[in-house]
Amino acid sequence: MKEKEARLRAIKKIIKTYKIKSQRDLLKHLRENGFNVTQATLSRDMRFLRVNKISDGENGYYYSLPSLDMRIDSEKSFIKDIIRGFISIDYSGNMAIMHTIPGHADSVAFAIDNLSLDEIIGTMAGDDTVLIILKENLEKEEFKKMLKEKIPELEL
Amino acid sequence: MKEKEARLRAIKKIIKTYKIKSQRDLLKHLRENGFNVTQATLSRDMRFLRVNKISDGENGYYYSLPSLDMRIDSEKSFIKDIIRGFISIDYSGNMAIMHTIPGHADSVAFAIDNLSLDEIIGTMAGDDTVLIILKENLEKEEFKKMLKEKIPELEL
DNA sequence: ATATTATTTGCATAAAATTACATTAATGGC
DNA sequence: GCCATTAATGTAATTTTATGCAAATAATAT
Repeated sequence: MKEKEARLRAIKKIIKTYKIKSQRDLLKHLRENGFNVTQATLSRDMRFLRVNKISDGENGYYYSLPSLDMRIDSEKSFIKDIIRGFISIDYSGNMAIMHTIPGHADSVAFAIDNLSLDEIIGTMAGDDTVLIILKENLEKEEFKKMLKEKIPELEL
Repeated sequence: MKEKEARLRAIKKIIKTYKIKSQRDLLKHLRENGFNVTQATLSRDMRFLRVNKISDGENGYYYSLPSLDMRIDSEKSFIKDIIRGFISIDYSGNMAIMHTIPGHADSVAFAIDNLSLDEIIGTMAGDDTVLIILKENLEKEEFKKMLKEKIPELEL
């Protein structure tokens, strides 16, 4: 069924276009576009899309799609740690070996752990090297792609 | 009344520290810290602080204070400039005297100008002091309130 | 001080959002 | 096709959040 898919696309567009402040609001817009669902479904859609509710800077709130530069704070700081320490990365089998500036392996490994990427099973840190164990059967290209999306600042 | 102020400070701290996912949650933390209010008050506090409700990237949501990077870009960078230079502020008549770290008065004054706050008529910068001329009849408390809302990071 | 005005809060309730449960639609074997 | 399994949705109940209004409290003026 592609009804849901179409609806999600419509929702994203509506949210980007208007300042939607309640699901009831959104419902109205959807109806105008020919989508007929209940508010309960919207609640589920919103969660599915990870839509945020953010202050308009005055007295109201509106829905907003998560964007890359709005990454949640904790994640942002982990990413910063990684960028700070990162030098290079190499691969062997289902492992990635990340080279860091001396003494940074630990903070980098900690940060990687805390990103809770499910492509990664675990990490081990030396002084300037972090060993990253990848999920079995994960293509290294796939991993690189994910990493690049997550931290585009890295020179992979 | 400083009860509210203290509570708001506590709320900010709690929200920064834990992943609070409902006002009931927050209420519990507040009680533990000796604040006794009702959920209705929290609802108002949240709005006052412009707290956002953000997806945790999985299936949940939690509260998050508006951060610098969620402000519109130009304003963001001006605000950063102010925060970078700011030391303290004092008042005399319809003037505010902002003390900055040496050499920063200029960039701070420039930033203040560019925020186009209509509470401010004009600024003058020395080396480590910015003179801010306030709109006539503007209460200093009102000004502080505005400033605090605009740049909560400042210790006014 | 006392009066006046504005702010803050609780209570009760309304509005908004989520969820348990049941039902229906889609999907993948066979 | 038919059956089994999973996903999607509606309905109704529940939970969470917001708000109108009155009482309490603080701030300001006289």
